[in-house]
Amino acid sequence: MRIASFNINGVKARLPRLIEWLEETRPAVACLQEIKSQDESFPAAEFEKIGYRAIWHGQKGFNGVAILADGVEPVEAQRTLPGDPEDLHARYIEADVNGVRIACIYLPNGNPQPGPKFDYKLAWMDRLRARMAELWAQEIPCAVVGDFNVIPEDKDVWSPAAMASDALMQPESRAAYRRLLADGWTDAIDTLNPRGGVWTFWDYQAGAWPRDHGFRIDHLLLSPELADRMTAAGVDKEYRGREKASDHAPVWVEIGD
DNA sequence: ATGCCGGCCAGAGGCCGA
Repeated sequence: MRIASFNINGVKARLPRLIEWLEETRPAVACLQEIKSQDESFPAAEFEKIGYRAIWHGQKGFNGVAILADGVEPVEAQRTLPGDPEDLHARYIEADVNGVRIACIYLPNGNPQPGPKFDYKLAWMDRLRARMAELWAQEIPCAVVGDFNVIPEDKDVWSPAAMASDALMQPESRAAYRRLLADGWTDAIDTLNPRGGVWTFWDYQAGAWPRDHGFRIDHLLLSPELADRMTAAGVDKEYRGREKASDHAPVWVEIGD
């Protein structure tokens, strides 16, 4: 089965591109971030027309996440990240699909740093680690995927110097991400591309796409049960160059039977 | 560069992102 993640940057504005990608690559599970849609205006019927069932957690204007599954209804397990009842951002949803637990996350950006938004990011990462420890303890096949808004290492960015003051690559952000890996989770794309140089995001501004000025912030973290079955992982880079594209490209991992 | 681009809501232009 193919598990994919795509920060879509507006599900309504991107719908033709999204339908195109689903039909062309046909992932078993597609996790979306930044749907920028309220729950009542999520275009579920458009996905059902091409055989995908969905669950989603939206809000007005920004954020928002969804899980699409090919031919089956995702069984919702959680629609918020535990640990802070005052956090109302739509950034987390979790479901079972064909016996695999899927968590779809949109981790806070954290800019500008330092400041309250950066503090929120780091607190969110602590809460995520706690939730992932709960999932780990269940010993189920599990994938935690999405826009982590963390550039894990210098090899994951076109220019470490240009991004040095950005929240995405601060030592605290990286340390929090590294703790997830130290807990035993497998970064699918990094494992199969250990030399780096793989990007998942290119800014709309300053000619970042034509200059290939990108970085890797969309990640697929696998429990041991899935990591052992991983056969391939990659980035659908070409979609970043199409008309009305998101600023992210889809990422995916292939899991064998 | 406190911007650049672009979506959202709203119905102009500010908020948000990375």
